Amino acid sequence: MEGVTDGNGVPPNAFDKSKILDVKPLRSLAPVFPDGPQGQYFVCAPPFGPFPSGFTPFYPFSVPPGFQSEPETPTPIRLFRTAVPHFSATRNGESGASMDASRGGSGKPPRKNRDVQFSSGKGPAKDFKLGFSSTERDDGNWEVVENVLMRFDALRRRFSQLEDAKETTSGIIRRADLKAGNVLMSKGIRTNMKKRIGAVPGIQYGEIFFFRMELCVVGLHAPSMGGIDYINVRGNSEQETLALSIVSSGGYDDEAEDADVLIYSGQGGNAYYKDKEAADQKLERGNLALETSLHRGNEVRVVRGMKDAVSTKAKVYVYDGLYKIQESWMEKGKSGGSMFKYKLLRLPGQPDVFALWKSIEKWKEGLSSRPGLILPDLASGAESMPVSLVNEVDDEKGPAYFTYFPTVKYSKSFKLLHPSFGCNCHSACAPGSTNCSCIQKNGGDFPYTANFNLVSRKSLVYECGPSCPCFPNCKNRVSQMGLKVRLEIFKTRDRGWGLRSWDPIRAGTFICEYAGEVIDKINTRQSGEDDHNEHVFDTSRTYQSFRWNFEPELIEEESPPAPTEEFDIPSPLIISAKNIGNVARFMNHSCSPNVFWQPVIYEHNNESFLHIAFFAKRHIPPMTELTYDYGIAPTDGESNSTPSGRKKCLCGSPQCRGYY
DNA sequence: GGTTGATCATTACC
DNA sequence: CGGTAATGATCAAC
Repeated sequence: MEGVTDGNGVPPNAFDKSKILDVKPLRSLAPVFPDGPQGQYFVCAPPFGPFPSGFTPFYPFSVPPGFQSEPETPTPIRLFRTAVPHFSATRNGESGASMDASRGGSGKPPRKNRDVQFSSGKGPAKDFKLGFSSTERDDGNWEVVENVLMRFDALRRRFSQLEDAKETTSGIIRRADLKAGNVLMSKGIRTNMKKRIGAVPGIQYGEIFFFRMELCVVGLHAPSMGGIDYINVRGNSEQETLALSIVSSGGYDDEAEDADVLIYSGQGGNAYYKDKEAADQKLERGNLALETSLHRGNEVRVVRGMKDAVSTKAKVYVYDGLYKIQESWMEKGKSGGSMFKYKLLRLPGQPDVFALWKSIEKWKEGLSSRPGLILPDLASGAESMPVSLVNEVDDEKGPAYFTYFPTVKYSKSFKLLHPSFGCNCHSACAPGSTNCSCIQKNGGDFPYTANFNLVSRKSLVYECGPSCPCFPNCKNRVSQMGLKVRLEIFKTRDRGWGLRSWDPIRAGTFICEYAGEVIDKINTRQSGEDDHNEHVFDTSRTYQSFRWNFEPELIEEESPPAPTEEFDIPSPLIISAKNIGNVARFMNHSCSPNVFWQPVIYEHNNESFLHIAFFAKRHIPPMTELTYDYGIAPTDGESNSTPSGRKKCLCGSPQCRGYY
């Protein structure tokens, strides 16, 4: 089964332009949903989708209770369904607006779950709650799913960090993903354990994953390896084996080029093992389940494994929604044995997840195929890759004039911290180099994983700088190495211009720094309030705290506490991107963002300069708007009541504070 | 750079 | 209830 699509197999004429134009609901397609009611650690980028004004975009779960889109299914299945009261209603796609609601049928009743502990407070950052109630483990919702995923990746990054630091290759945590998954599973930090046919509560169409264990802990696909998940259901007389979900990721010679059709190979018969010949597949286990589901007309969840554009070695798993099996047959496989083949058709009314991925591939081949393209590169070559400018919603030809500059500019001698010296390493600084002074300043831990993801939020991250003699390719310079993902500036429906990515983004990925001119706070005040908020970054604003780092108590022999997530900057830093700036000036505010900022410092000419670096809070699907928390402007002593400099927030997330 | 082998975690099944 | 077979991704070693 598993066979994907590196995208090379598509003949050029197979791509229908009208289809490209048809994928309009881009913004709503992979919406990073709003986060929990007060959710501090939930990311989300509410959809700014094409909604009629006045429509509250995000109530995925307030679906008519009686809504039932599928024809009546045979007894055993219906029994199963009744066990899952909140069911996806979006797959029938009543309207365009329902797409954003595509939290995969997540079943969160509109206003329940106030009692979910981990999302209930407003105060300072709370720790993750250790486990879940049995209810939360059985049936999830998107808050729980978010929580589990965030904790999984935090733990995984920490294990990677520990692994990277080991000099020897023995006795190490070889697979941080498996280790992290194992810990969460054994501690009961998981959800949707109850197996179900159809949509899984809290899992959204287009949602992306980077490890099979992630599918496991959120109950999208239980087997840690196998491509077919299934259950046995007791019918009236005999029991039936029914398929639940499949992962198509390239292990078998599947055909997975079409957005709505998938030819999936059955399991078994592979000549994995040394002395084993390729054998004929048997009608058992997963194969039997798919066969039964074909005859029963059951929905099957499909997860497609795609090649990651950023790191070609990695794989991205994309939840592609519900399919039904149309037919099955047997044929000779390449290795000689005969194998089962299943033809799956995608149910109508679901957002075009796979088609969007295909479109993006096209855009990368030739920018002219990008609808609404205004400028191929807004940065005019100033960045390591082009930043396209796109407007698909109205006639505006671009944002107001500014000068593109990729980093922050300090005026004359603006010293923030005491002068410090760089390291003395003469090659590339590595996680294991204990005498690198830059690493020592980080508390002895290398702040990034081998593939450049930030491990933990900290009060300050110390990178090697221009004055360090280490190689320019030293991995402790992540925020200085330019853009890693292909960004696009686009016109939003109601919030001006925004920023999003063509590439899927892993949690912890560096996105960009906040470029602009460092300014003196007093001068800003004098220049009038209009300058507030408009392309200005200000560390002195009040920011919602949230938990992102790993939980030390989940790691054996982890003595030191996880790094603090409260930033500590000696004096306020204000950066204006009004006249000079980079892509960061287009990032909009959200009360439940998918990006956060992190102070980073490195040394240059014996002075340390502070930079504001943005990192992904969660995995972000392609074309999802990138947002961060603008914070709340401090109320000035003199003028009370209506806070000066505050703006009405249009982020639309359930826990929107109303202003920022 | 492609191939091969060993390992890994989970669950169904015996 | 306890053991194990089956499964695929990953990395190391070739």
